[in-house]
Amino acid sequence: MTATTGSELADLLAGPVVAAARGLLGCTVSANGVSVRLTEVEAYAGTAGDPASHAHRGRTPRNAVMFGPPGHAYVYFTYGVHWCMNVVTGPEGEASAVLLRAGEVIGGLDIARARRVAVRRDVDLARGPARLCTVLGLGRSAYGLFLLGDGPVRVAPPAVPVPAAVVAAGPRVGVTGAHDVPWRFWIAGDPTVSTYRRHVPRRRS
DNA sequence: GCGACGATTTCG
DNA sequence: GAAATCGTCGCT
Repeated sequence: MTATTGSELADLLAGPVVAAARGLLGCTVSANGVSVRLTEVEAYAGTAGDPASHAHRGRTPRNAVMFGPPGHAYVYFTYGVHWCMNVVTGPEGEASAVLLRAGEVIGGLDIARARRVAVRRDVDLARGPARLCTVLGLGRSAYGLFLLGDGPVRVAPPAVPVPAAVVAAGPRVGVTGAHDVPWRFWIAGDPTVSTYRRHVPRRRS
């Protein structure tokens, strides 16, 4: 299930979200002078009975783009601090999407480091969904952009396909429920994959 | 209109 | 372990 052309990638994203997620591993995301090879992603099934999805309770202004056609960016702001990015998948109305959790910087390394000055090791530059958006310079302005064309943010098929044998799966990170659903996918052994953290609810003082 | 909380990161 | 920090969404 690896796309080798843009057309195949478009078809993959139009299909079931789990296959789309696995197919996005190894793909290159390029924006604002930096390119990242995806090493970790998570699938969210939208309105199809996935309580962890931002679209689970139906359409709202924030998640509206997820209800549209596949191949567009769903970017959201969280914790008052961070931006994270998804690729919308599946048919219109389903609202499924794949969260881009981590990657390896393969282009524009100097720019990426300038955006995360405190980072010492290159493998930590995009090791986490908000970190990935930071090195790519993504924020509100990326919301809804089409990712498979000639726009400012692009997703392209892998230069070297990722063998199915090296793809690992497990529970999604930080989600409140659905801990039994193994919809987090990563490239086994890759040092740029983020560490697993269980969701911990915050308490008010 | 109000308030609890979040698909996180960083520091102590 | 806990703070930072604010947009979003359901409703106490």
